[in-house]
Amino acid sequence: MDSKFKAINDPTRREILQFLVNGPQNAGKIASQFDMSKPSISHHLDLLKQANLIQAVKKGQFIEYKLDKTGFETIHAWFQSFSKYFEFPKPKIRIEI
Amino acid sequence: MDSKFKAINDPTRREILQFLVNGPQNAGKIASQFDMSKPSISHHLDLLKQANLIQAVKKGQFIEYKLDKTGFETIHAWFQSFSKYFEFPKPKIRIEI
DNA sequence: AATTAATTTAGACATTCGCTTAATTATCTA
DNA sequence: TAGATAATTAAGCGAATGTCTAAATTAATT
Repeated sequence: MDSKFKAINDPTRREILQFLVNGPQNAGKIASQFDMSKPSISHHLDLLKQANLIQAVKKGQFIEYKLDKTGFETIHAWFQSFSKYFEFPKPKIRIEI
Repeated sequence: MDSKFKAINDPTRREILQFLVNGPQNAGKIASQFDMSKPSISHHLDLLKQANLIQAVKKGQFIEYKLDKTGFETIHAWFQSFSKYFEFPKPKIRIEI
């Protein structure tokens, strides 16, 4: 639990997550998006992985990272525990007539 | 934005938020829930306030704190930006027949 | 087998964080 | 107005965090 909140606390890690919304990418491609050394990005990826916010799949000499639903769901559930107090805006739905 | 993720990163601050789900409380009552000095709690309350996750209302010599929807909505919106990638479990609804 | 490429691990350093005690400000009450 | 209560601000300290460079690991290429 702690690891997930810790993971999303850092702006670089949040950017990594949003970058991965467009689909899986290998570590090098991710690192190239940031003005930061590869080892630093590698460390960020490790923390995100520990938090189950991303998954790593080895593909030859590359390592592909993608978003992992399980970590997101845990945080989402925490959030829902506040819905007793106030409703969050719900996505609009449309019913065909 | 940073301030909100920072605020919910700490376990004590998350406990404070959940304590306030039961309704507004003054700083002393909040502090008495924790095995920690009052100045520390005061500092935590300050960070939560900066993040717009709680509001402070002065009532005489007491200061009452309550949850603030605006901060929660901001984080919730960030979360929704990942719904392109995967759906989060939705609350069940019941339609009367 | 040696070389190159992708990535992580290790070690070091400055900054931030969370905690404590002591001092300060504001309010209530006798 | 003096004294007590509620809460914050200030100062200081050890632990955790984020970054870097250099070294190590792993896999593909020649």
